[in-house]
Amino acid sequence: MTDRRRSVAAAADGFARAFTVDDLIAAARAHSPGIGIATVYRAVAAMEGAGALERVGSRDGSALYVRCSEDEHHHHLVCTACGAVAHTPCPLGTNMPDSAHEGFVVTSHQITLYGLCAACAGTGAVRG
Amino acid sequence: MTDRRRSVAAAADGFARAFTVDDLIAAARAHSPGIGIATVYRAVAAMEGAGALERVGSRDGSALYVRCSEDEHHHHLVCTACGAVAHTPCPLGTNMPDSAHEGFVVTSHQITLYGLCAACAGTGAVRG
DNA sequence: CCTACTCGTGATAACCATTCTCACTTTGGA
DNA sequence: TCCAAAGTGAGAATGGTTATCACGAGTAGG
Ligand SMILES: [Mn+2]
Ligand SMILES: [Mn+2]
Ligand SMILES: [Zn+2]
Ligand SMILES: [Zn+2]
Repeated sequence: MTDRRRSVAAAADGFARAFTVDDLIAAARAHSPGIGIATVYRAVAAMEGAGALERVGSRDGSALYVRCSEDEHHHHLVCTACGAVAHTPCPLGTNMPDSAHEGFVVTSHQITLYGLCAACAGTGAVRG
Repeated sequence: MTDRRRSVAAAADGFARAFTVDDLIAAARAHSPGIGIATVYRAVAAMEGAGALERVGSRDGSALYVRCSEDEHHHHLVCTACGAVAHTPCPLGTNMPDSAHEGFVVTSHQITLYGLCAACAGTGAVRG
């Protein structure tokens, strides 16, 4: 684990909402002023591979990510108005990975729920 | 509905597997030789908006689509080896759209299952 | 017939998020 | 300390997708 990687991870920890790589670059530069974008992209790829980061869609052509613990298998709920994120248990229940459906052996799945968080549900706010 | 749009829809119908826009362009040109890529991209956007096409990930930086009926709410199972697609009922069951989770009002969700189809599960095949 | 307006089309240029290149530095173990 | 492997960063390149724009087909009204 290098100094740069630590900065990116710390920057990711700082977000309570979904963020783009650009957001992450800006945040990482607070602690590592000279960090290059290639390095951040590489850190993102590594973290995504390790389950520390998860893609939850895109906004204006840029990927949106969510900081995620590497613990239990679970999924995410993203507020389409403010980007707020909630971690929610896997709704598949008994139909877990490696089970069979329609003749397929299911090895993985991608689930993201979208909606409005409590704060945004109150106002008529809409974003992106 | 124009002639071009019909060609793209017909081309999409011809795929039993997930396909890229490039695949679609090639297929559409079988019946509409001069069709331009912009037209196909526009048709894809229209079909996606209408629920006739659904994005199921990407391969090598290109979006992967699946032809889909506009009927019941359901999701897809994609073979990571050959791209074969199966349509499968929504696993959320009672937790349908517009319900609440973690304080969120859930308005939509994105679910895709990945695995190996019966044919590919037999061989040791792996792709992309 | 005209005119005006809308919409789809397609060749092409532009965009721009992401990846690659390459020379250099850092890391961590022996 | 030494070294091979991995990481870094400025900049160039990539390439899927989108924006432009001139054109033609349809349509409604007169
Ligand atoms: Mn999480
Ligand atoms: Mn379907
Ligand atoms: Zn799950
Ligand atoms: Zn569903």
